[in-house]
Amino acid sequence: MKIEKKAVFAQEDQVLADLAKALAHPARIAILKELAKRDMCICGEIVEVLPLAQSTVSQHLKELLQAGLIKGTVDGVKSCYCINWETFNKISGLFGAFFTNTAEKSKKYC
Amino acid sequence: MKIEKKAVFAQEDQVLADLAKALAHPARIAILKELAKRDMCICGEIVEVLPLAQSTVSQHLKELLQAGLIKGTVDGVKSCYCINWETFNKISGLFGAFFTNTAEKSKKYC
DNA sequence: AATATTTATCGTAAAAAAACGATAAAACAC
DNA sequence: GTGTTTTATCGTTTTTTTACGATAAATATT
Repeated sequence: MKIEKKAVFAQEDQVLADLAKALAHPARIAILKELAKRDMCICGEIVEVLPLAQSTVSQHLKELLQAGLIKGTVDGVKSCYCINWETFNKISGLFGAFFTNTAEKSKKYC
Repeated sequence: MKIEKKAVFAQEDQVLADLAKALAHPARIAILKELAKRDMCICGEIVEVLPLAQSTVSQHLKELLQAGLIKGTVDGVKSCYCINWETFNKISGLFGAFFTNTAEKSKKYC
């Protein structure tokens, strides 16, 4: 690209786009589902469930961390991850608001 | 990447990730909001609202089309776009289901 | 018919994302 | 202390995304 234009957009649109990007890979969707299913912090087993190399999974976990969707703690040699429900629910709300606001504003003439 | 791994994941996760990707750019969020706000098909004016070149906007519109979020018709020289409510609401439902299912499954021990 | 307008597409360049192996750092086991 | 396990990070490669200008195709305008 000739110059990065993302910063030019409305803050609100940027936030939503960044959250969507965090969900925009099947590995990250799968990680979130796995964390929710097991219902507790998982140490290590995430790598075994996914068809990816350890370093790649670590990368995806980092992205989910940065988006605030999960949190991680260190337990000895191991790293334990679980869903960060506080921000997860907030994000869920932002998406819900986007969809319902967008739909409500329209009288659907199309 | 050494080899593309996305096809390996569950179909369901792939679908959700693809939808998220369609929303993963502020320009596309802005386009959707604009279309909803004006409440009718827009011919051309989308380019004027966005801080991007005409060809770039056209590209983003194409991606939203392919994701099924909008639909476009030709009216003479002009192209008219509006939100495709049928799939928009379906997508909204898929996201809602993902968030609520993920949250419900957990007893939140973390 | 000649010119202007509108939008999609092509070609290209730069940036970001995805993937891996190798390695480093930390804690554990012996 | 030496070796093992676990995970994060670094370096690198390939692919995808973002962005633009130029051009093409189609319709309007004069």
